[in-house]
Amino acid sequence: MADATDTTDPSPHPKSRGAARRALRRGPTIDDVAEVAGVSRGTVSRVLNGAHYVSPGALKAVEQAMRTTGYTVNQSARSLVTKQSNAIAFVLSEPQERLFEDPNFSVLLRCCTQALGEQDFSLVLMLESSADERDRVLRYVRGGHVDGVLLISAHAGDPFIGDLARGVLPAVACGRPAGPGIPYVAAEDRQGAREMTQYLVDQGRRRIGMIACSPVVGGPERLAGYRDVLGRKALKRLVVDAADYSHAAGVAAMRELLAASPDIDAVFAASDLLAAGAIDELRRSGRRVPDDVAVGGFDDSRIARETDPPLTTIRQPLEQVAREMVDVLLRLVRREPASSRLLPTELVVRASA
Amino acid sequence: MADATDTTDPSPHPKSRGAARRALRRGPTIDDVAEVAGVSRGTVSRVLNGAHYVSPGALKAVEQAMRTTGYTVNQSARSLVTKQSNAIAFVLSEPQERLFEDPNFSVLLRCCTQALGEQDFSLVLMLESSADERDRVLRYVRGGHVDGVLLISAHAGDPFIGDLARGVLPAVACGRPAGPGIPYVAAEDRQGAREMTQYLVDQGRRRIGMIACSPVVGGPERLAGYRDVLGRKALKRLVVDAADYSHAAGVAAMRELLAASPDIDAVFAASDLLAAGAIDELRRSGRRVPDDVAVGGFDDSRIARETDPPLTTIRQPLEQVAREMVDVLLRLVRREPASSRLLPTELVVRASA
DNA sequence: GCAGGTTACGTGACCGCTCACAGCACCGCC
DNA sequence: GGCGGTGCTGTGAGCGGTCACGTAACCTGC
Repeated sequence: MADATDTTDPSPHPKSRGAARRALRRGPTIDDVAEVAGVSRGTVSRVLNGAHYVSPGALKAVEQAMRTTGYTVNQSARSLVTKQSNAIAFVLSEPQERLFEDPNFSVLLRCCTQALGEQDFSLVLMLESSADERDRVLRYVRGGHVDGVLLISAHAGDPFIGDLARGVLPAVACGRPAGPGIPYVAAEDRQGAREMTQYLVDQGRRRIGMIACSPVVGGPERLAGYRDVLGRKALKRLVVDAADYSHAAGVAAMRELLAASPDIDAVFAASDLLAAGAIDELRRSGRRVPDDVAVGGFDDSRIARETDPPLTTIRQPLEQVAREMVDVLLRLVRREPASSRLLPTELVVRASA
Repeated sequence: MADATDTTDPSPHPKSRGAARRALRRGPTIDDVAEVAGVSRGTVSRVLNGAHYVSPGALKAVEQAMRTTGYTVNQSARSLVTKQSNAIAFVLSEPQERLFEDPNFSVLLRCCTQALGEQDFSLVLMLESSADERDRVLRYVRGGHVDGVLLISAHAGDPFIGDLARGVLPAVACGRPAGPGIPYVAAEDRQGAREMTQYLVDQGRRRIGMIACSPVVGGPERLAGYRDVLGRKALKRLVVDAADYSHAAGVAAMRELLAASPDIDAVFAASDLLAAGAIDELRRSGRRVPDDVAVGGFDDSRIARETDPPLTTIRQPLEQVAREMVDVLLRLVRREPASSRLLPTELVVRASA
């Protein structure tokens, strides 16, 4: 009003940080808020970070100004100075088919996203199946784009396990120690497997086979639990090692088991998906479940309720695993002490055994 | 060597930007690379962004220096000035159970992550089921943390559809127009549904029911395709509307259909998961598939191969949908023109029909 | 021999935030 | 009255990049 040229004047006030060009940039900045609230940028920053040493009056003014300007912090600017990104990487080092196949991953992913969100962290999903992708993930993670890493079923040979173990970045693995020095959150696989095996024994089953899956995290423990209960009765030919936790692998394993021991009367599969495959194959062979052969699964994933008959299985508290993983990781990010956690499982009896 | 104090000297050269304190910070900076390569920061920056106007000698020196220092760009610093984040949000606005239930989402997610990775973009997964989450997503997306949004099965009422349509941020929806002005990538649902229905007719089926699912993206189109072929023969009692694409909904719908029309001899389910539920219910009712009742699905997802009998279905090119979504979105991000795309489907004949 | 263009390179001035520091008012206390 | 807190606020100096400019070297062509 006072000066006709004041809004169009290119930059007559190099000292006032961008005062006159607000609104043509992407969103209002901290300076805009400060100006509206009639305080300095420092005070606004203080409000943003906990509001210590801010007078009630200033606090109110700033909060009001934030609302009227529609201010949102620029995370890039903040990260640049704090060296924190408020993001974590969810790294899937399995061959991709796993995410695709296993409903457990979806649960994990969903719960982690949610738990992180509640703490205002975001989840960056990264695949690591090809060599190219591995490089990209490595660069990304090392580049400080994330504050921590959630490792999903990483194998011991994973290239940056070494990095992470060396403390380059906080990390927590799912399911089992990914490497020395990397904390993990897992279900008590071995104890759960014992429970299921014991249950089958208690049901009067005599020839109890197992479809194990040693290449996958948790697999060896589940097999160990089975052997704990059966001891020397765990005949070699009653144990088949599946390639992965897939329906197809379950079908193949069951066929093998039937060929080796036609008199089998129970089967414990190391995952529900394997169990579902086993049930299909048993039906195809003319056997009734559970009358002729009882089938026990592991996970209590969605499909346990969809098989025919519904699956007796060991419930793995995956939602809790996810939450605990996030909890451990964020503690580490904040440099608080945190260590591995083991979560209890639970037998869920349905119709298959 | 020349001066005993030179490495520990606090900061005697305020003019040379951080020259002496490299290595105690998180990773080397562009200045470190410049120093090692014997060039200026500007030249290194040019190498980073396409290497125009850089001499072969300098280029080599810089590349070498990057390797020896182990340099990785600081995306925050870069984003701060370019206002680009090289990240996109994958927003799931369904109630969470969907991700959990539907194998299609996994495929979409996996392929999007991969396609984005190839362009050096990262994928931030965001859930939007509770009101809190919706706010968070809104703030996040508006805050310039991402360059674009991949909308997964958004309903028309979604709160930031409005924002996105107004061009606040590039966005592309999956499956169908999420709102006016938002481009989408979808399969030709209607045409696919026509094909399946026609196939069932050609097989000599007379009473062809449909398990539709109108609340879900693509659902209405599939029902329309069914009606296109059957015309007035599409009796009201032969059509059931399921609540969602779940196994349980398939079971329930099939039961309803059987009650209304016991003489039904074929069923077209709007998704494989629904079809799987239908098969289970048909078996339970004592009917044989396909002898008594033929079952057709839609999607050609993983489960189509796992049902008993394997499912005849309409293949939806989901991997391609994902790739095209990313392609369209990145074009929009680069301010290139791009528009909606429709992808062809394909009939896959297996044993169920 | 010099105008003119092209290529190569260095130099500030930012981007929007945080953080340390300095300043100031106000208090109580010897 | 001087002195040390304590509470609140403003300010300058970065964080690590990019980008517009200025400049210098070199080639060309008249």
